[in-house]
Amino acid sequence: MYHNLLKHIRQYIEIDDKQEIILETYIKTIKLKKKALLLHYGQICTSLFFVEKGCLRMYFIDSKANEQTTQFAIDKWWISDYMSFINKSPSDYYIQAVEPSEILFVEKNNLEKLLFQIPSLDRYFHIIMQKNLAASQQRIKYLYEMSKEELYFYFINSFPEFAQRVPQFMIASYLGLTPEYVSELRKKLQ
Amino acid sequence: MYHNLLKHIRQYIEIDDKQEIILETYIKTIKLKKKALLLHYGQICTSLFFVEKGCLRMYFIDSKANEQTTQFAIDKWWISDYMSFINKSPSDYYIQAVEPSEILFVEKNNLEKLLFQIPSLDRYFHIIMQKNLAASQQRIKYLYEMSKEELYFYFINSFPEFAQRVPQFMIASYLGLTPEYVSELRKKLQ
DNA sequence: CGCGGGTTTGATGATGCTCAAGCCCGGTGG
DNA sequence: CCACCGGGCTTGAGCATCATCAAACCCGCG
Repeated sequence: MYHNLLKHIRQYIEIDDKQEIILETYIKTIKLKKKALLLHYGQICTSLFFVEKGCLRMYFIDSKANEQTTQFAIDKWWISDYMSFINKSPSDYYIQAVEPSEILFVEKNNLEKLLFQIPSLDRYFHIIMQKNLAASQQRIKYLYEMSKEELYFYFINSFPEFAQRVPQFMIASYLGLTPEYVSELRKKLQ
Repeated sequence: MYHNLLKHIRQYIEIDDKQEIILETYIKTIKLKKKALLLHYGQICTSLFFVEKGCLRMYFIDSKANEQTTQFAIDKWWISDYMSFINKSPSDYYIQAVEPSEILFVEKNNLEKLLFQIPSLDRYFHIIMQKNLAASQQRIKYLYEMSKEELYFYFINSFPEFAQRVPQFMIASYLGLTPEYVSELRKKLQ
């Protein structure tokens, strides 16, 4: 169950057998059914989550009671509400399994112990967060430079496998448009 | 000139006198006049920039030849085009001084040496990037939940000092609206 | 088989953009 | 010290994009 995470970490730093065991004592696993929640609005987000297999999404409920998806995580991505994690403040978000998923997670106090025992993990997380930030910068750029129509077609063409795995209305809300408008755009394709 | 940076680093990790000297050998300084460029479209962004004093903005030119500001950095913030920095790819962005500024910067190869000699800096950057990511998540949430009008008033009320230091048209483009529309909104205030 | 979540359709309309023109004001050169 | 220049801000008319709302439809799942 730790296979993908270990592989991922070893892309960036060296982990020997002893350290591997330490890791496995501090990192927990959980299997989720479709639609199961990892984090609920109002809870404090005390963990960083790693998608070993499956797909998660992060969303909040806006003033009109719509679910607004702000992030997806698949494959070997980390996800968390960092504001809540850092400040121990109640989260505005839900984190939910889009499909049956296997998740690894480190709780904050365990992360501290882990970083103390394997300091090079700071390097790993430094690199991961930096990549995350790069992705986030690019996403913001796309949001600023493209119309909603362009955004949708760009997304569909860039991540066609995504359009298969994830329902339309989640993609719509991730791109900041209504399901009705997505419908209209899809009709254009014929 | 290194005062704010050192203070900032010491908020998170310990730096002794020897390490302080190492830091100062690898981190360079530059003073910028208003409107001077730190990074130009097409260049590879080889440094991380720290605002010791002043204000920077990051922008790109969109398909209609408008400047789109995607980020500001003041005070003790780090800024960079992380995509370009990580992949050594040509940047889409300009980074420019909004006002006369004092900037510190680490070049990529120097950062590697620095992290080798002071491994705890990985912890510092881990924390910094995590905070950056938290801010970025919150920004995206605001972009999704507020109308342009709400965004503008929220921004003005939350960062009134910003509205003083930065010209209207930059704030407009940072929030993704036209200067004309900002005008209209300001008129509403009377 | 029937229910319900997700998608489609179409009519209507608001938000916020475009374009063109004028204005204000601070900086620069004569 | 004044005049001019030009960048930035304002104004207003017209309009495109995209949201809203209501209804029907489709299909997978219990």
